[in-house]
Amino acid sequence: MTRPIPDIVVGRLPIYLRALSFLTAEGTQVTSSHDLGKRLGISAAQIRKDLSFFGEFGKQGTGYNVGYLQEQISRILKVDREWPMALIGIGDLGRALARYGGFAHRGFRVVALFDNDPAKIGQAIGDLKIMSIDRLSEVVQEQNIRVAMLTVPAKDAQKVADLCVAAGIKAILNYAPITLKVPEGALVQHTDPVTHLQRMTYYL
Amino acid sequence: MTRPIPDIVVGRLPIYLRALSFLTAEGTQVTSSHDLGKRLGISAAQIRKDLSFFGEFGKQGTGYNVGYLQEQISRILKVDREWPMALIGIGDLGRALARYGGFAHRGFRVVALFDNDPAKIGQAIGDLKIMSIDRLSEVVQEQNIRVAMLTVPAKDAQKVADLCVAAGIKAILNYAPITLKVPEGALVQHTDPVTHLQRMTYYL
DNA sequence: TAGATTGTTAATCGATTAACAATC
DNA sequence: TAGATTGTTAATCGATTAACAATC
Repeated sequence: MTRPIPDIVVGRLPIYLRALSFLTAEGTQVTSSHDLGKRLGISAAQIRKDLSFFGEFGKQGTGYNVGYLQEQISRILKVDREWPMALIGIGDLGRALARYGGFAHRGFRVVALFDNDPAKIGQAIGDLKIMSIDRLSEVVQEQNIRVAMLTVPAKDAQKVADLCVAAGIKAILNYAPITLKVPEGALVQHTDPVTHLQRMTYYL
Repeated sequence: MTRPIPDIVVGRLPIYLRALSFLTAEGTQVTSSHDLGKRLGISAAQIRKDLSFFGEFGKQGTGYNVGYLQEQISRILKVDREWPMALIGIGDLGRALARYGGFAHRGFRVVALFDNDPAKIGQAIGDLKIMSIDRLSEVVQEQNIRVAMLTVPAKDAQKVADLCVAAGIKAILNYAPITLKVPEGALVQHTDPVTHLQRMTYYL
């Protein structure tokens, strides 16, 4: 049996992956734990330790091949494929995410838009039409969707999250400023600009 | 001399504050470390320990007065005031943040919009006009702005962050998918939907 | 009073770092 | 070879939890 990997280690892998994409874009082919650490503000020892949970990806004396390490971390995080996502709540933020170019090549694609406002249903954003939230379960099953982003008002967020879980969604990225409860086996990540801002004002 | 407060503790205060706002909205007047912990998925002991870094806010046998604790945490985080913010990069996401209603009453307000696209400069969003990034330093000083949100393309983000710091910005919330370097004394928080999503796909 | 809950201490647990043999 | 860097171990550091006296 393999050791369980600490969540905090898994949480750093996307950061490493992002830095590796940057290096690839720059044309850099080789890096080291020291170089990566300096770029990310993380110790070299920690990067090596984190990677060692998953295997041996470097060469003594040389460092890491950027493309290879990128492939390996992509595989570990299961983003060596494209996860179809549902986007629920098509307000300003939902629209922005529907058009966001940053999902491509990082493992994700928005494939279905939902709202509960009859005035919005049927409208198109790019090549997707906004659907009624009533069709969530049907569409999630048809398209085998496991991931959803929630950009609904805070007061509706828990109810919509429950609908998602019932429909078979396993991972929710929540933009509403509220902590969601989901059953064992489902995952939530919260993203709230204000909590990030408040974490900084303490130090000002 | 007071003990320094661990960053990780400061980072949880905004979560507590958000839960307290929720309770206030619900009309709940009293809570306990157990109740808060259950809502947030955090142990009661940890909540009590975290709060104890800052003072004594509860009553044995009773728990915490929601309004009082909310006031105290707001004060600790310095969000018992309104921080004026600059928003730089008025694409889809920038527009959505410019219109976002969630800053009000949580300590922040967008007061200035910047872009470098001549076609956008002069356009209004709500009651704010988009200004040239060339005016950043001038406006930041005039309005005593210390906080900025960056919604610019990744390739420009570091350059714009440097401009911000030079202009006197002390806290940056970065939406570009890149790790920014800022000098000692300035703060950055990163927010990237893809890193959150990638952290979940590992477990799927 | 009896029950509940705080604030705090000490023990436990887990994460980070320093150091180094292995080796490219 | 000499210099550099990995992967890993052990030591250190820090965070979380359990437990409980104090007390509302």
